[in-house]
Amino acid sequence: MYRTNTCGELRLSDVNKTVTLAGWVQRSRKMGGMIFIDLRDRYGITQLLFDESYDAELCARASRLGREYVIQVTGKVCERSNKNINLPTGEVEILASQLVVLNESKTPPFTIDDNTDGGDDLRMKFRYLDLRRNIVRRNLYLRHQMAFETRRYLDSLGFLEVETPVLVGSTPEGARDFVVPSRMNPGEFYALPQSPQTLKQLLMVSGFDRYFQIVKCFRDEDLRADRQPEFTQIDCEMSFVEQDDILQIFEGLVKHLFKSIKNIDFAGDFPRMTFADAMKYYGSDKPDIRFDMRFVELKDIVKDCGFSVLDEAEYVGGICAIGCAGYTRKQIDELTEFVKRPQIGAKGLIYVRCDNDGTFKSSADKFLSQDLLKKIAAQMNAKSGDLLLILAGANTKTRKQLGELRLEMGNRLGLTDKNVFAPLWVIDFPLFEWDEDTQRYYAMHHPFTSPKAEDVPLLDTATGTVRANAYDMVVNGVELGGGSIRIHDSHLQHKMFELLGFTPEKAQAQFGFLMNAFQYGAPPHGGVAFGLDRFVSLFAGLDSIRDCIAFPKNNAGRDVMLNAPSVIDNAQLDELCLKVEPKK
RNA sequence: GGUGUGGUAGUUCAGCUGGUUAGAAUACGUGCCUGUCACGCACGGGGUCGCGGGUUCGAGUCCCGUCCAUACCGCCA
Repeated sequence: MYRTNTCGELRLSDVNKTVTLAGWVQRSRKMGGMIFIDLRDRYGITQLLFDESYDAELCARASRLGREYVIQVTGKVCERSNKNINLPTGEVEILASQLVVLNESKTPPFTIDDNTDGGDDLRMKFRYLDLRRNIVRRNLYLRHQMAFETRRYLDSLGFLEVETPVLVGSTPEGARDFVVPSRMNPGEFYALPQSPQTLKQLLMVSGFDRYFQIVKCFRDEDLRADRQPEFTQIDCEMSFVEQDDILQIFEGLVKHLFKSIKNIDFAGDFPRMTFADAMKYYGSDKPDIRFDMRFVELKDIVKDCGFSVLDEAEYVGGICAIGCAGYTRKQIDELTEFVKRPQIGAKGLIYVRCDNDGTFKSSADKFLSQDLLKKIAAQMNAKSGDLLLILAGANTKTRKQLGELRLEMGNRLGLTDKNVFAPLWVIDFPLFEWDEDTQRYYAMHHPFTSPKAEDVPLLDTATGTVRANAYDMVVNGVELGGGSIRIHDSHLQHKMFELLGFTPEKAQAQFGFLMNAFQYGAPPHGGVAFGLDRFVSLFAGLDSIRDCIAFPKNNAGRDVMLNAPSVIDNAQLDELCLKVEPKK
């Protein structure tokens, strides 16, 4: 053994013991006749003392140690004369009597420190050094804890973790597939799973009843701060359950994680909000309900006011920013610029200031009388001192814009505390989504999602209004997970494919294995999948899921440390019967 | 594919309205220092101002193009 103790465990009670520690040189402070060295491992930091009057030759060798050298030191645990209350080991130090340099180190390109001087790009290139820092290591520890507690909870309820293959077949619906050429089947390709969706359904047909898997999934789409091309899901499926059973059990998982990791209790059940209400009041299917500021519809009140922007709008709605009537012209201009950014795309912003003398001042005073403004304020429950922000335009688009504005105001007003958690279920999603470009319906969730029984008669007549047995877990405006009750009836599944524009032949070719399986006694089943990366990020208060992934990809999907992806040898291409042509 | 922001010392950044030899902090090196813990003090080395082109007597600075990074939109069943 290289060590008797870690760098995080020695205390006053260990004084006079002779110990051997091994770790990295965090920092050395040379005081002339003595040298202090902070020795670091993943457990903590222990101060080493090299004293010239004790061993001059050893002290001289210690003076040559550089940052991040790996050393082994034997010495006696001593009580410090000057203690450091900021360090758990700060009451003791090791008076070194032996020093072995296990490995030298080049000077790292950035400091291995909580407040590192390294930028993101550099830290990714030298990720193995970045991972030595407390902050990043803590995130990975948290991730381990959450995965561990997930397994503990699900195991206690009889869930079985079953591995499913990573080399599977391509499916055209949904995200773009990552694809892997098959050497033994020239010209043919595997795809990496976007999720083990169909496989876990087959496990239900096999009678596994309660399945889960903490599993990598792959989607070849553009990245974001909260999206990586490979990411980890807590993937779950159950048989003989209805929507309510799933919500109960997995609300239990979420609560278990909050309790066991963050010691947070939630009184009662999580709120449940229909998709329709989420869109109506928050303009989003993942509302942040840490703060209220719900939309108020104003179309009826402002109709025929003579202001064409309002008169011609399909939708007029507003939010009430409490206590913001004092906003300056500059602040309001900023908000106007915010909604007019191309990413948001509003044409403009109407504001109404509710002044303390009971009068109103708006950006559309020419058209809106004091009387009308009073009605608007009453409808929006506004009080003197509040600021009303109103958008008008096409229905869905304007709600989304107002939703963005609401989040911006929530941030500005400090209503989005990262230590406050507001979970809810969003339920009753539409089964289909109409796509203008291809002029057809797409499954909003996936093609195996079951319609609500009472909406089945509408499948042919009012396809777009059919609601699904689908649900999302949302916390603080982040979609943490989602799932559905699946179709287990092959006739209904055929119908679904028909509505999605699949020919029977195409459906058979893509999903024949599933529909065949359904002919041999498929139990009613459903499930859910949580994004582990987002879950960990939420708990750690991170801005990006990259910070809880050991070796993440950059914005362009590159691993800058491995320099992947990269070109491969012609010999490899030949073996795969592949020919690469330059991109046009 | 689009919009915004950025690219200057190992690193993080400053560098105004174009004008002398491009600065700071930190890191690194050398020396001094026996109670430091972001130790301190002194000295030192360190730059293709992302790349290419243009305007100009003169470009880190202005213009065009391009590459890289990043946030967002599209996309992500």
